[in-house]
Amino acid sequence: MPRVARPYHHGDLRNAFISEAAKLVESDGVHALTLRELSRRLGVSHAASTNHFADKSALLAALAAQGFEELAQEILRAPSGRSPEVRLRELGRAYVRFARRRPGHFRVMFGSELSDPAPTHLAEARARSLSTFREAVVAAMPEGRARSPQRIREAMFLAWAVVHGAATLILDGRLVPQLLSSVEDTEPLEKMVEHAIGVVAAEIHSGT
Amino acid sequence: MPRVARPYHHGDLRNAFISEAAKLVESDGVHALTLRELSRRLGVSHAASTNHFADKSALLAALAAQGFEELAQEILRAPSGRSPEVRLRELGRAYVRFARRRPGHFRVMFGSELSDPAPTHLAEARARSLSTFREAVVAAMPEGRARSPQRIREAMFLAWAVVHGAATLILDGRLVPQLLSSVEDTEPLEKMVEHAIGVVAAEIHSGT
DNA sequence: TGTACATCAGTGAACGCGCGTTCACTGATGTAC
DNA sequence: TGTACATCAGTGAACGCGCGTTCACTGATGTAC
Repeated sequence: MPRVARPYHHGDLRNAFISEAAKLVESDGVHALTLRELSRRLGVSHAASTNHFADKSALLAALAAQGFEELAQEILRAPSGRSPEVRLRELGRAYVRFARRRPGHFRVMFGSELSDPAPTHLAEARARSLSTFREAVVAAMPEGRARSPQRIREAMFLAWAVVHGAATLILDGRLVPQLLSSVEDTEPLEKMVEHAIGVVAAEIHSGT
Repeated sequence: MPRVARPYHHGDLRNAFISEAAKLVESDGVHALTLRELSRRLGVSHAASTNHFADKSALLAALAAQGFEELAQEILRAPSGRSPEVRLRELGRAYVRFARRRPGHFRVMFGSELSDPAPTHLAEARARSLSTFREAVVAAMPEGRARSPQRIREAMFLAWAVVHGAATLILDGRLVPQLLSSVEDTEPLEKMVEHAIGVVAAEIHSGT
C-alpha cells in the first residue's frame, strides 16, 4: 500500500512548526512570523498548531528555549583541555557561531516578542546558558583577588558585549558595505571576529 | 480670546508624530508601533498622519534618519582636544550614551522594520554617521603601517561590536539580574561600560 | 483694513486584509480484550 | 487476528479585532489686491 502524498497525520508537527518558524524569522524577520504563514508553509490547516501550542507566544517560547539549550551545549562543547585563554576564545567563537548557525533562534531569543514574564522552562533554559557562559569567563580569569565581584562583572560584560555585538551586527547585515564588500565575504569577517575575540580573551586572561 | 483646548491645527504634527513614535517604541517595542495608536496618543484622527507621511514606512525612515543625524552630532561633539585614546573613549561613550538617551530611535535605527532599500535621506544619514565613527576610530590608531585596510577593519569591528553590544544588552534589559540587581542600578553599569570601552580604546591606540 | 480665494491640515466613515483564536467535526491511531 | 472504542491530531468555517489606507469633506490659515 503506497504512502499517500499528504498523510492526515503529520508525524512531528510540533517540531516542524518550531523549525519552520526559525527559517521564517531568519529570512523575513520576527515581524513576519505568523501562525497562519507557518501553517501555509507546512501544508496544514491554520488551526492545526493549537494541538501543539496553546497560543503563539507558546511557540515563540519553545523556539527560544530550544535556542538557549543549544547555545549552552555549544558553549560546553568548546574544548577545555587547553589553556584558559584558549578556552575563553573558544567560548566567544561558540557564541558567534551559534548566532550564525541559528539566526532565527537568536533573533527570537534576544528579541522583544517573547511574552513577559517568560514561562518557567524558558526562564530556566536562559539562566542555564548564561551560567555556563559566566562560569567559562570566570575560569579564564587569573585567580586570587582579581576575581572580585566587580572584576567578574566587568569581565562578563566585556565578553558578552563583544560577542553579542558581533553577532548582532553580522546577523543584521550592518557590516556591508562599510566593513565587508558582501555577506558572502566570509574570510575577512572571520578575521575580524577572531581579532575581537582575541583582544578580549587576552585582556580577561591577563586581568589588568 | 482664550486659546481653545484642542485647536484644529496642531502646529507641528509631523515632529509630534516622530517623537511620540520614539516614546512608544521605547516603552512597548517596535512591534507596538502603529499609526493608529500614535494618532490616539496625539489626540488626532487616525488619518491625520497622511498629511505628513506618505505611509508608515516613511515615518519609520524619518525617525531613523533623525536618530542617525543626532548620533553623528553626538560623536562629533566628543572632545577632540586631548589624546587620541581619550578621544576614542569619548567616542564609545557617545555611542552608548546616545542609545540610552534615545532608545526608541536606536531600536528603529538598528531594527528590521525599516523598508529596504532605505530612502535616500536615511541612507545618507546612516552613511554619514558611520563615516564619522570610522574617522574617529582611525584617528586613534597609531600612524604608519598599523593603518592598513585590514587593521582598520579590525579596529572598527572591535569598537563597534563592543559599543553596539553594550547598548543592545542595556536597552534590552539583559543585564538584570545576572550582572545588575536592577535597571536603576546605574553606578555599577557605568563602571562596566567604562571598563569595556577603556579596554578597547587602549587596544586600538596601542595597535598591537 | 477688508475681502476673495487658494491652499493647507485636519475629520470621520468606510474599505479590505490578515491575524489569532474558537468550534464542531472527522479521520487516524492505539489499546483492551 | 478481529473488533470496539477512546483518544489523538487533523479540518474548515466562522468570529471579532486592529491595522493601513483611501476618500470626500470641512475648518483654518495665508496671501493678493
